[in-house]
Amino acid sequence: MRGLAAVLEGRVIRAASISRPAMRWPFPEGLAARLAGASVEGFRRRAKYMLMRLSGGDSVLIHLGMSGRMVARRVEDLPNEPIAHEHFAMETEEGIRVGFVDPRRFGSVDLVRTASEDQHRLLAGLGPEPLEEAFTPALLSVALAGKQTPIKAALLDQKVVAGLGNIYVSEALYRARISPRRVAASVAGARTVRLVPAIKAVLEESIAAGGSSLRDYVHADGGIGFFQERFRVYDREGLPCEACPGLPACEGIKRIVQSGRASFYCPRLQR
DNA sequence: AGAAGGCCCTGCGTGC
DNA sequence: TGCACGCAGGGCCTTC
Repeated sequence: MRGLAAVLEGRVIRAASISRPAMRWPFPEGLAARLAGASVEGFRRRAKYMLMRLSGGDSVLIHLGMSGRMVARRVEDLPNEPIAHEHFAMETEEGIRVGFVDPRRFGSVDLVRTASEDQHRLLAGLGPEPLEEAFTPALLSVALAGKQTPIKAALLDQKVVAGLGNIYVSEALYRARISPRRVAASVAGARTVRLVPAIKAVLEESIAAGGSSLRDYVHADGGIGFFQERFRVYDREGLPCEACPGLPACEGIKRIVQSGRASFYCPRLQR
């Protein structure tokens, strides 16, 4: 979002185009018309959604899904053939084209009135932002109370806490020394006191590193993130756990599947 | 009512 | 080299 803001903030959209009827859902009625001639006033993020505020009182709501990327290029540098999987694009008066490229089409785009952004159906039920001060161990304890699902699934639930994905849940649980299999309700007291700072640290470090680029994720300028080089458990099955070096009881990082998604952890360290 | 699984879609790596 | 299969930064919707 920051890369996008650097390219678009303060600019006027000359035209927008839609090249297919829908991504996850149909594109909203009048999207291109609402964009044409509008200036981009600013950006905001809520959970994994980006909100691009336009003059005229509308915001464009964007979710990248699994494989989505926003690609900014100068119009004069564009190839002759159409860009594969570019479903939506806008051009500024300066001749910058920003396209939404998403092979899997799990991403989504919608329009919402800026004044009531948080009432949008996709945003209304979201839990607290983990990087805000109000996200405390006490708050997380309340959200987890009574939940019989594994803590891994609870943290992926955007109603419990907003914005954590599969990578960062594994990484945060490792740092907090909590097993992904532990029943969510039993994560309270000292465990939430460890978990909340672990979540914040993982997110802050990843943002500072430019995010995690596994295959699709790149910045608007095409640059990649480097947090994948700092993963301690994610995608490290069979590798030694850095926290218990040489301990015979530690068999290294294990991979399990929970609600259809891979979890990585050290069974000795995480309880 | 809460939890688990299916499903949307394309691309890539692996193993036969 | 070719093909089938499994898996991938997500989340809504249906079913149990």
